Amino acid sequence: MRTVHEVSAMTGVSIRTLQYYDNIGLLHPAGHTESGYRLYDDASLERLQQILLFRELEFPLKDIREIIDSPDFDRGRALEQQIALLKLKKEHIENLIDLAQGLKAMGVKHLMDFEPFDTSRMDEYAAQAKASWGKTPEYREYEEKAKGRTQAENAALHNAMMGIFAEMGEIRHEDPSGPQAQDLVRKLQAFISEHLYTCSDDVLYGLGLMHAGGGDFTQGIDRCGGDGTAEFAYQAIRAYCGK
Amino acid sequence: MRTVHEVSAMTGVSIRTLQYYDNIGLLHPAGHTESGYRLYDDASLERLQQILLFRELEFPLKDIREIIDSPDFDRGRALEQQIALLKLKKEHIENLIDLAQGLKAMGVKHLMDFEPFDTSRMDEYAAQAKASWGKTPEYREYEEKAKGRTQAENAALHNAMMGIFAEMGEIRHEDPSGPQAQDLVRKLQAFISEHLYTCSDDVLYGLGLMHAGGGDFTQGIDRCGGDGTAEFAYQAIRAYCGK
DNA sequence: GATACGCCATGACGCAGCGTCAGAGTCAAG
DNA sequence: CTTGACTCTGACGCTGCGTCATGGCGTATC
Repeated sequence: MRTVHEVSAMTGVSIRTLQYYDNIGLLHPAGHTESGYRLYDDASLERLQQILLFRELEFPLKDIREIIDSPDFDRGRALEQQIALLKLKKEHIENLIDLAQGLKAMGVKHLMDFEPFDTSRMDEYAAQAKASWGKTPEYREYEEKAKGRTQAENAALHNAMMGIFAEMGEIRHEDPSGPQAQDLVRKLQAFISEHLYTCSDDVLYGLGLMHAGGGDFTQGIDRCGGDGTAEFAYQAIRAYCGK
Repeated sequence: MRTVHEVSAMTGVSIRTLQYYDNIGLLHPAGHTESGYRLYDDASLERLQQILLFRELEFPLKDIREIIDSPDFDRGRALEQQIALLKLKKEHIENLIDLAQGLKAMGVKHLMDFEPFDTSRMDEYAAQAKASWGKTPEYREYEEKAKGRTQAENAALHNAMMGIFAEMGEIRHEDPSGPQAQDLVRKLQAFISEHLYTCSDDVLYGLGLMHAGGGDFTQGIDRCGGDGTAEFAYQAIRAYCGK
């Protein structure tokens, strides 16, 4: 039988946390002294281990209680769900990193008094995009979202996308259907979906076509990642979409 | 001048949030009607855009206020810090995913009534490790942490590590100093550091030597990722450590 | 026996970033 | 005048504890 102090020292869990877990019914001590001190035995310690394991995996404490208390709980499914959730989080964070790097790259000083960065070329892009995929629902969605942002933000997004293309440029002499390139395509799709418009595989493929079309898009991208990047991106996207 | 409702519709921010931002002094409306309704003008809308931009990057609201209110604030540094923080989070989540997959792979049913999974081999491992790097501080740290875990947890960790080696096995015919392999080495180091013991480059290199040594380690890893995986891992680690 | 010091207990408040009522005032339309 | 949509403020809830505040034990020292 161990006191809170001992258990805390053994497991690294704070005393307050042990008290809290007792309060919310997650982990009751095995017994109490006459004066009400909590006492833990091996069984409760084992339970604590389980709790800490699932807690590390960022399960909410409520769920942990369910998982541990019901022996016929489908832990496999719970784990899979949690893995899926963690993967989502990871992708989200990756997008944020790209966005932040796009922001940083464009020189943060001009974030408020924005004016450089060749907005004219962005307009060309927009015009070309309009011509290419006209009034698709995705384009309307894009316009919707874009008008809710400042110039600076749109530029940052654009910049971040170019950052992804730059990453592609770095590996443009490797296999476009290789895992690295495919990973970047996934990243691109996730980024667009999160910040610009819903980017289905079809839409993505359309983008790929546009990139390789030889127009300003192609040039803009090659200027970013080096000659041949646009073509490489198209090939990678094509492979990604299974075409 | 727009009402809360309009601003909310335009930006997707909830009315409650606008009220909250007013309360904490993050975003005051430009003015009020006689009856006290909040009214926002273009300037306040622009400020809101800024807020949302930084909020998306997971800056705390307090920091956002500082960043926006002090024009001489070093946004570049703030962004870099945030990027570093996000990268840390990402790495942490990657580790969790590996851990969870390790858990799932070992068959979660045996998580509580643990017994299979050839514990004997794990003991061999431990013995060999003891012989190889004896009483280094890292090994003591490992023992410290290990005795605070259940058998099931340790097995899950072991399994997760094997998962990383399995990933290496998949690319064992490519370049060990290529970015993919290097990424996996980074992942391995991060995983070990987080779950087992502080894994400096030197320690990592020691591990690499051990892996390629031809003993049970080599066999265990090759069994996991296919013949040659251990050697490949050693080469990748060697390149990673710049040796 | 009194005191001092350390460990333990409960209970309340605080944190971030809002969501969600509750109760009440406002505004334009019917 | 009433209805219904919109707004206000204030208070509580959520997660997972950290951090007091206040007070009861336990043991060693004076």
